[in-house]
Amino acid sequence: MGRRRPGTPTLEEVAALAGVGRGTVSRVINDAAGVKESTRRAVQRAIAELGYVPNLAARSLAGRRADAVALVMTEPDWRQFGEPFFSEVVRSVGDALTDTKVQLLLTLVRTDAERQRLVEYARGGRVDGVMLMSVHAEDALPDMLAEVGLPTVLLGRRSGEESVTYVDADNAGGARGAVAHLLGLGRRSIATITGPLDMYVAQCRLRGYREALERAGVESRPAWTAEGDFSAGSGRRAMAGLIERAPEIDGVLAASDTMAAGALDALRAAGRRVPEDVAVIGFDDFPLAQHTDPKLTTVRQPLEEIGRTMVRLLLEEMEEPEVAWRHVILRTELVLRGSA
Amino acid sequence: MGRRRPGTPTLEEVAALAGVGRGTVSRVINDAAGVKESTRRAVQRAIAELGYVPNLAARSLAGRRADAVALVMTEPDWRQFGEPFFSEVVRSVGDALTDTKVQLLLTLVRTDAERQRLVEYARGGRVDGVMLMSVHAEDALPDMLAEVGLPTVLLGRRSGEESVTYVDADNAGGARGAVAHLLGLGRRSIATITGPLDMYVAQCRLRGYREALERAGVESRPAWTAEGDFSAGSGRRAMAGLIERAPEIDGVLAASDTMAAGALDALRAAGRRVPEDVAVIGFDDFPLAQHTDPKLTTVRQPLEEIGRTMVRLLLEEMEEPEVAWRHVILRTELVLRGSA
DNA sequence: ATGAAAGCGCTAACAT
DNA sequence: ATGTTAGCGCTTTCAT
Repeated sequence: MGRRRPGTPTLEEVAALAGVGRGTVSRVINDAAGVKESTRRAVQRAIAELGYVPNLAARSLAGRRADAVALVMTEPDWRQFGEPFFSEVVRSVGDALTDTKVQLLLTLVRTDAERQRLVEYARGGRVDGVMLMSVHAEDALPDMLAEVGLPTVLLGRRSGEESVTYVDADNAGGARGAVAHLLGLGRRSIATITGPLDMYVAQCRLRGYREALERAGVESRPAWTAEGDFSAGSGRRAMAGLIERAPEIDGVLAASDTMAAGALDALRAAGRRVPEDVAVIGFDDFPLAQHTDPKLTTVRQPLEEIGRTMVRLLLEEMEEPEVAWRHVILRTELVLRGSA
Repeated sequence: MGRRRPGTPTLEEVAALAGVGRGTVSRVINDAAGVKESTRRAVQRAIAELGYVPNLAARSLAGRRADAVALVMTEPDWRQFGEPFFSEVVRSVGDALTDTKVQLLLTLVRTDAERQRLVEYARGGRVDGVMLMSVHAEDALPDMLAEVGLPTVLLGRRSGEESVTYVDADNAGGARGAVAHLLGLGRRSIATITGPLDMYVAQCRLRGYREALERAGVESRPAWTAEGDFSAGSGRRAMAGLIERAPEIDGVLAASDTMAAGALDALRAAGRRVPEDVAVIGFDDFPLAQHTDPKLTTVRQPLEEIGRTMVRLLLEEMEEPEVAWRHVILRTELVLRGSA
């Protein structure tokens, strides 16, 4: 409401009450140097007495920053929002900002109208920077933001030639490590359940799977690859299909722990023993793995560090707008938990 | 960034290019009436050519609204954030705002510092109104906001004398209905697993339980009430305790479906058949009940409608700041699914 | 160390 | 129907 809520004191009234000029009050509320201690206290008393709170619109307009950043979820399917993956990222980003005076704003973008609204909001100067989670390959939002000079950081990339600053986990490396582990267990017929292959993250995990087999000189049949969509149901269906057309399979890498859980179901339903007959590893989208089989060996993504890093990169770009875009790729970790 | 991103055109430049006055441009971008169609198009062409986007800070300052509302989660325990309950509310609030030009901002408040930051953000005029989810009884945030005249709507209430506009489910009524149903099944030794009793929602559900028994003239023993914290584990422990001290129990109302699921575990572990020996009903915090026993009969909360109603009340208060605070209590629905 | 003054880009009231 | 003008409340030189 601009509808000037009555009784909202202005900086000018504070100045008058404290018997100083506006500039001095401004310095005090911005912790600027060069104010005599006694004056500072007089001003602070006036502020307290009046219950003064700076008008943020005026402050932004006068040329300072918005002191806010946005964390955007571009996810047409709302179900995803509740996923532990996202709440973990949100939590760690929140933590990373907790000691700053930067307000974190989560926003949700599903439709193009919302996309447009967000761009106008950001370009309108209401946030100093934007972090994007779960960006799909064909999403133009990152470019729309970056092109107008708004500091922008992506979680994950849209392709191998991502042109916007991003933070990603080493998905290919994680997949390689997982497959190497399966090979180390003596498995030779290793299948993979991929994520949706229009997502770069899924491509990377598939690539890592293939590279590990290639490096070890182990065969990889096309029939051993099945595509899922990260959900448990898709994992179950994919695994059922694999069992049918490739009963020889003795190891599986799933691109998400939820799909891995579905795969376990399918395997057990088919009478296979896990991990004796078939060893399964899934990418873990949640550090605590609360929602999945507690015995499932996983490739853990450093979500906590991903959030921290996104914030760091964003704040740096906000300080130094000239700097070129950068990327950070964080190592994953294989967490052995006994089912493989 | 106030750091005046270069190449950000102003309304004035648009006016110059279009060969009109600033006022006319302002009218065009605000869809105000009284602009000749030809001028309007000329202005729109200039806007497109320059890539003009209104400076929101200036707009707010000049006395119009922020065109944004906040949806706040005050939840010290971050685990909660991923709960389907919250994602459902967020989704429905987002839906309710999708056709407006109001930007939805989710924010998270865990610490007092964050509380303070939010108040300054809101008082600073960056949002036109605030919706709060998961407010605990002792939380002063709603008052801090409402006192300064900011339109505020709560999801749930902090106590029986809530002084801020709120939307709530009919928790007592829902509990009464559930217990009446159990009585209808012939159960007479009906226990309840409550939520944390420092939360009003838990008190209401307990009250409903008692009222239903009282109205039916059926006995209610103190030993039949156990307190949980809405989690599955607490439900399991509470049920185990109930079984031990009151083996005669043949019906249970749990204040959340997650606790109900825990109770089912405990009952089965104790060798009780469900629902033959003991019938269980839980309050459902998620319309789809994906995360719990699909056979569990539940008291469903109209989350979709709660979100819609919060938005409606908020927008109304934003229009009509004088209006007194109000409240809406939405009916719950008993969903029979066979375990009771 | 502090006051005065010039905007920041927009809306809205007032002219025309 | 459209142009003109006076602020909105703050930050930031520039004086002093």
